[in-house]
Amino acid sequence: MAADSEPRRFMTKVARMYYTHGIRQIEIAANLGISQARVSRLLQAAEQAKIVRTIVVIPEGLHAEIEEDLQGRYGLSQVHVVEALDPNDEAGINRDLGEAAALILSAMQLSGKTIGFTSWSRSLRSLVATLEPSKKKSDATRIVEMLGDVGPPQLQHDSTRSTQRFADLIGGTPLFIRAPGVLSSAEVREAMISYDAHTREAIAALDELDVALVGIGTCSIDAPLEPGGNFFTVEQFEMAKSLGAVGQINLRFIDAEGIPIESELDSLVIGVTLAQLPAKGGRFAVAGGRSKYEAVRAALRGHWIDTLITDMETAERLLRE
Amino acid sequence: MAADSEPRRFMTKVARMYYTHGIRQIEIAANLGISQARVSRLLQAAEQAKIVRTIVVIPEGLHAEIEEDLQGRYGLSQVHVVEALDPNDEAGINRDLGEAAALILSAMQLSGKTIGFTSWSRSLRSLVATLEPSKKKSDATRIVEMLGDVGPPQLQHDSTRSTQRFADLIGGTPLFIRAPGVLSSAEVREAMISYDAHTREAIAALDELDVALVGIGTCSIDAPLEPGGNFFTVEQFEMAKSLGAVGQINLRFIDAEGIPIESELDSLVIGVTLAQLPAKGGRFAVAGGRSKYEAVRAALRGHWIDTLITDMETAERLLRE
DNA sequence: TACTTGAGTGTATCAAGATTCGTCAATTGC
DNA sequence: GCAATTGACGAATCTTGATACACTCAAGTA
Repeated sequence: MAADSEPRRFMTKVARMYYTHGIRQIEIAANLGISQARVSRLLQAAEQAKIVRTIVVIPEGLHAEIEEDLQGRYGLSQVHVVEALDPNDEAGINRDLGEAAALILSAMQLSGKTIGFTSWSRSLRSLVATLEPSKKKSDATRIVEMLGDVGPPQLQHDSTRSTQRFADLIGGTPLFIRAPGVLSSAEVREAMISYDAHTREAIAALDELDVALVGIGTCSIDAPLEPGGNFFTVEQFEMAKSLGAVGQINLRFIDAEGIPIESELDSLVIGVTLAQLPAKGGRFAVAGGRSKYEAVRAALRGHWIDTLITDMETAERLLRE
Repeated sequence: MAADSEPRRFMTKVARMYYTHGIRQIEIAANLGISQARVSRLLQAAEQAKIVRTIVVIPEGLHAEIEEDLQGRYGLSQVHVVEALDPNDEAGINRDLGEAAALILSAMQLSGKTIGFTSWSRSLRSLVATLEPSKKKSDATRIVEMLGDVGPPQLQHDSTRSTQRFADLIGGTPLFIRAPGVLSSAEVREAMISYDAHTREAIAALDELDVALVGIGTCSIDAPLEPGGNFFTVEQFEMAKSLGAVGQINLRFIDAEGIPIESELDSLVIGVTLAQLPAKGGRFAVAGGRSKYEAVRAALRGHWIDTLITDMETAERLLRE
């Protein structure tokens, strides 16, 4: 019985022999009448095909003390702190944060909820990358983009895919905002919204959010984004700063105390407003790294966040300063 | 308290570097100023401490055809078939079945439910071994033992631990039956039940089962069990067989068509009755291997099961015969 | 104080698994 | 119908990770 027709079945079989039963590759090879090399390749393929998953669980309450302190200090309902391998490697931090967030999300009951998602956030993007598919599908579960497209076309494509994939994994329906995130004028903004039925539907859903995975950003233009086009210009960022902005939550600017900074910039953005964020327990932020510290602190002070997933260094600074 | 979390933190860090970031052990060692050997050992420890988990997912619908056929034939709501590595190795089959069941259970919504558990079942025991802890704790979730102690004292200890651990992993409260599973007379049985408050509570909960993980057994005394004491004697099994029994569900005998065999044996058992099994959708059986074939078929024919997790060979026989 | 014990670590070595390379068969293109 | 290409495979080889052994250090014990 050498050639099992179905390759996936064969991979599963080998994977189970290797991982579950702990049989050595050579023995598996001998047992199935194939070479050790092939067993090795099959195992790689199984991993590739996500038949085999290795996850590193973040033990509960590993940083219990600091997490509790943060909860108390900022009135948060949940805090998760992950150890950053290298505090300077922001990409690495985002990956770790995303992974942690994936574990937390997968333990949550999201079925039937309306979930706001921020597809341009790098940490949320890596969340999607590590999320495991859930079996429970529910059409009532809605994944709503909370901001229109930002950045260059390539990034927009990634964003769409990210939202789609997130919806697939959670088992819900995605609602896209098919419009730029930042327009040149309030009039164009209105026109864009009325233009597309999908977008209108998504915008409407923003009033009914149960959970929001917000993006916290600085008042500058980070790497993959570009000024102008469907994003704020350098001048607009400068203007926000001159009004006291130290960061933004889905492009809504806040000052160091977390107080919203109202300006005409607000009327240029197609996306969730701070007032639309879910009332309590559903405001998630996955953000860390040195550059975002000011913004995160402001978001916490304004109580725009009640579940924070961040790195050790940021957590410590949030307690110290 | 911080004393014991320190090594765990280090293990987690190393595990993340290795598995999530894919860094080689030597590089990790160089990075952290330790030897490669220590990295290797830390990773082993992390695996031991369940910080690292590797699971082999059963791809959905790998055996779609046979599963659907079985569903249709016996009116089952769910069927999962796993490939047995060696049809003769019943211990191995049980491990595989348990692993599969763990994956299926973890995808289910069990919070707040009353779940009947059969702690002496080997496949359910291995289910517990591979189940991943769920984050959602709920005191409303109850794990009820569906049968008193059977077998030698050593086995009883394992059973208790198994139930306890299952409850921990699911995030619920365990209700134990602290009494023998089989008594010498109906009078002694009554006395045992009235004796212990915990046991009474568990027995009462058996009327409110939402989900039952039943054990399907043969009409003989399998390896770890011993006749007499708190288990049926050889004579009692013979008597059941002479009445037409081909198997039993939690020690309630059924004939080849699945029809319950009523006898005075019923009044000797402290455990769930067939009538107490949840109405629909909640009757799980994890059973396979050649020896149990007759019993499984009988249980299916009597519609005592609506979700079956079994091995390929049993599945095929169930369709053929 | 001196001795014993045991856990934890690094070095050197060995085994296990990944990779390279040549072969062969199936498929594609001309 | 015949190269050419692609992909799968196994044997040999190389790399990576596991382990045996020796050493250190701390804590207990005579």
